[in-house]
Amino acid sequence: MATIRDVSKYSGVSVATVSRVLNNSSKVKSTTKKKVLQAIKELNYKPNAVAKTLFKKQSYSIGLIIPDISNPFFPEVARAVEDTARHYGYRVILCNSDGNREKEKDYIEALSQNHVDGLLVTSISENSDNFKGLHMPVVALDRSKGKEIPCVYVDNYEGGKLAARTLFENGGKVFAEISGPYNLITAKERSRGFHDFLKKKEKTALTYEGEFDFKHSIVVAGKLLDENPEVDSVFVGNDQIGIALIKEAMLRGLRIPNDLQIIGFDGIEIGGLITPSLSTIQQPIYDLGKEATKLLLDLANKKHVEQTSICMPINYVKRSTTTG
Amino acid sequence: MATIRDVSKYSGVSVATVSRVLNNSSKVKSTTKKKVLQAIKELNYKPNAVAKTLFKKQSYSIGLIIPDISNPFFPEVARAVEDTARHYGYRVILCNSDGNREKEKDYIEALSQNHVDGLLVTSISENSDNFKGLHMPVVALDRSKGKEIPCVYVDNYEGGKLAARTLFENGGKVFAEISGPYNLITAKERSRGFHDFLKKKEKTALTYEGEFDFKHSIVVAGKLLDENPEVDSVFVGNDQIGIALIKEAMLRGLRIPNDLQIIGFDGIEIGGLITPSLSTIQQPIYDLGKEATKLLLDLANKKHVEQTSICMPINYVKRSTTTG
DNA sequence: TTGAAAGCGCTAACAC
DNA sequence: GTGTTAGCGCTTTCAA
Repeated sequence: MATIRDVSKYSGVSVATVSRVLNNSSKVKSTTKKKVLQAIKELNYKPNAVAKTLFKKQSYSIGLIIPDISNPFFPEVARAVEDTARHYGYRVILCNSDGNREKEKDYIEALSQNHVDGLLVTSISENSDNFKGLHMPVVALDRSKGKEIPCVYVDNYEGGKLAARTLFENGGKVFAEISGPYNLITAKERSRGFHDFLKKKEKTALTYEGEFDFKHSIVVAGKLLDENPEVDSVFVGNDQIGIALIKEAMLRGLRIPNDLQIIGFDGIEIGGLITPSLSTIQQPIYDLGKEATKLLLDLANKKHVEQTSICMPINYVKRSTTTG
Repeated sequence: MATIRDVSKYSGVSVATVSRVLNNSSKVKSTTKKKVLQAIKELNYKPNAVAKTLFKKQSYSIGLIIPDISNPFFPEVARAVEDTARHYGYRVILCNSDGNREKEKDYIEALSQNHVDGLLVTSISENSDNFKGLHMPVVALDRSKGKEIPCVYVDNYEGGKLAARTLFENGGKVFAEISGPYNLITAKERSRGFHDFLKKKEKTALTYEGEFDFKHSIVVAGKLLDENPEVDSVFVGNDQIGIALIKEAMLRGLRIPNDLQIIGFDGIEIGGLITPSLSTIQQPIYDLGKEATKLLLDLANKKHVEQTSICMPINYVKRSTTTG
């Protein structure tokens, strides 16, 4: 591989001048510039980004730490993050933490030693000091009401209320919920909003704590249905649980939405493609990733940011698992 | 951030010695080692991986270039790649090429300038010289019968045949296919296998060329159904097309599998969770990613590799869109 | 066992 | 406008 020194020799100028034309950093006589460009071409020279990073302490890369890319919510986020990062000339390093604090810590350490310019995180738990004392900006994604860490999020509490209101207004009589795991603040908030609304209407809801993945959800959904055949309205912590519930309900011959109404959360693409299609509280998933990335890059580049905490809108999407 | 020089001063030894204890590269007296370790701890020193990379020309990172992480096939692959890479101490940089040659080229250039140790690629098209003259190993994933480039793949032709045989033996009378885009060798091969088998049985199949994504598939599926109500057996190029076809078929009141049998390709998780669940030709998606990564890392570390071309098994998974 | 020093490929003062 | 040079933080000969 040719180096800047090779180019310098080949074109008979100093490395400083080569660097100058490479970066357009200061004026270079057009004839020498031409010579340099010619040499670069002939030697097929490519600057070594690692050397540049070492000097500049800027790697043009960010770390994306999510629980699990195979969880359908995250590919859409990851895509948004990568698109946005790429647009600004950054690369993204993908990390699956499985919501494991130790694993997350390992990633952070490795990433930091590699001098990434920032971290985008969907942190599994709130009070972790994995992020203390880092020499780079961190933006949290999909975490309710950020603490010290800048974040881009959605009002999960309102989402839960919205689901409850919808089910209630659709004439629900016996309510139930399969929530996400309570150690996730997002899941907790959705649940709280749901119950708070019902309480105001002097209703209660059976509650099952679930997980945000298919396998586990199948089991919980089956259990809910078997133990409570009288339930007619269910709010689930995310769309994956919703899809599992639909499957189990159909297996048991329930008619949806006549016998059972279901509202999910997230708005992942597949929810609209199954039959019956899943009504849901939709988050702007792509935009969440996009805004988070923008915020992170602004922070990394020490731009002035108005808001280090951005709340994105949610809305109810009526599809076929609800009557209205 | 403390540097190796700080540690050296603090502990009163040379940087060389610090480096030696850091890397266990040669014997260091245990008392001095202790001193160094102590200094490292007190200064909270972390080696700068960028500097190391510059010197060693090894970054412990690989690039993963796929068309689109939001396409449900790829998250499973990406997860496998990241798990495996991580296991060997490597990081992975995620790149979405959208099957665009220029974009792919840009990524390769950037990655190569950042001295990644290798590239894992799902190349959209065969004869691209984007990979010519690279100074790092490349492994292709999910590409039929590799040419010069090492690859990990599946016998798509056999898969197509298997689908045809299954549909035929299930008593299909009027066959059709919604293939993937023909510019993808994988799609082409699946299609070829399907038609070849039918030909032997003196049957033919209507063919629609589709895309490997939901949105487009909905349209094509609807068209197929409307234009050919007599079709009773359809092979689709991947599971996403299959899911779209199920949706459209149910919309039209067709009973599955009585009126219409469908076989997909891939075996993505969601296929088993919808109702009716999608019968499919399953690839070992996770293992594909895992083996490809292992192969790439072996290549990157100049280990002896027996096979630079690995064919993984496929199998038919009967679910609810077929009778047998 | 240990240290001095060169150098990985680049940028940015600083001098001319 | 352009060149010289001192690093960025690390590893690795080579000597001692």
